[in-house]
Amino acid sequence: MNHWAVDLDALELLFLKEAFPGLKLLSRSEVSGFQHPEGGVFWLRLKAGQDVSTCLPLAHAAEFHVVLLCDEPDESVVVSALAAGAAGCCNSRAAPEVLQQVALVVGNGGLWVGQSLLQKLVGATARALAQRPATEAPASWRQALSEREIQVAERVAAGDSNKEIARVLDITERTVKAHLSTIFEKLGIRDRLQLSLRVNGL
Amino acid sequence: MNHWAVDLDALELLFLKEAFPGLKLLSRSEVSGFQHPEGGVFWLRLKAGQDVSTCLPLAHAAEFHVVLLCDEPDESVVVSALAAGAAGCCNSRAAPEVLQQVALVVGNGGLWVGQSLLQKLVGATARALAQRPATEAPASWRQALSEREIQVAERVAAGDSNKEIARVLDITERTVKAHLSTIFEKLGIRDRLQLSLRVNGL
DNA sequence: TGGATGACTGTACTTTGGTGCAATAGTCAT
DNA sequence: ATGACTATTGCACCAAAGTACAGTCATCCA
Repeated sequence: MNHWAVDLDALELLFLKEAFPGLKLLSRSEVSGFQHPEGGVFWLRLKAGQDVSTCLPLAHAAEFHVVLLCDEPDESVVVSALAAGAAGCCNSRAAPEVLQQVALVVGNGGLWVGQSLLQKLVGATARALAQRPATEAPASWRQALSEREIQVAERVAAGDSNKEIARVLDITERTVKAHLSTIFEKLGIRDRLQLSLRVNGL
Repeated sequence: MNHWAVDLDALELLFLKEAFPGLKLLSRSEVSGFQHPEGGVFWLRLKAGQDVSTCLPLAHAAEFHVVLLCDEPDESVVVSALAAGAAGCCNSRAAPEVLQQVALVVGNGGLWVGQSLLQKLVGATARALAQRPATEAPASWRQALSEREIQVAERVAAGDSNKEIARVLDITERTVKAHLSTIFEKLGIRDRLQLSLRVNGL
């Protein structure tokens, strides 16, 4: 596997050279028309505040993979980097072993992102999946409540007043209040707005 | 790095043994109280249709990492696996080289997911980021309100009481009420719960 | 048969939410 | 300077929300 460092300064080169003894240097201007029979990995620096798009439209031949080195790889940067065609994005002060790991994954055509970001992505997706099946997921608050209490809770969450709820459920306003009191206690909340947030998955 | 195959049958063992010559075997029942001074990686099989939760509440000591081998690792399975504490999830017919890659990442405390899934996660997040430029989208209700009113509206939407809002904004409860009254009129709603629904996009 | 639970209601009460009217003060544009 | 808008607050008032205590029915379970 060939590795090229593109416009990196001494600090990043240190670890990179340690990780890949055969590392070659390249200036940004040379990249555009660059050719090599075997392909390999370009290691690019993304400076703080720099836009991803300014450094990605390089080296789009399939046999070259681009890895960005960022100082603070946050979610949006990495996501847009990968969306723009990069194969990976990692911390610019990553240790040589990590860099080798990245190269291994990227070299096989994979994508690489750091574990903290991966956890964020997974977490975000997990949350999205948890919220979606609102119809079939017991949603936790449901199983704590009785049938009638669920009906009341849903109306409250929709913004109805006690009077309205009493009317549509054909019970006294007093009874609505009674149900609500037990709901609040069961769920450990204090008023209808908190209930609304809970029911609506916030 | 130690590796244990938990309840795997011949087919999966083949590649796994090739990847890790020192592989040891373990039955599922032995896992619960299992101890080892060095820790290592458990390779578990998740059969089609089997629920993730049934095989994850194992081996929660920090020095043990669990990798699930699935036949068809789709998005929801992998996400819930990782959410349940697994360190990775890959195809049960993965090649030895891939397994070694996984072990490397997982052994260092990272998470590992296949590239196709990673692409999905990244894609989904990219789409989410693109669709919800929450910072610049006026969200319709925002542009109708003054700066101060927006602050109040957001706190109400989060479930705060007038008293609490007054405290954090360092104004009188009366003033909070005043802001709310104008908010209600501007947005054509009648109370804080409806405001909450509006602000939270429901 | 007794006990637990849930649905339902009443009276009385406190707290919170929300409005009307009025006033002071700052900013900004005409 | 004058008017429009916003932020702020006070006082009074009403309505809605929520609590405390008590009671009736019905069902289900040991």
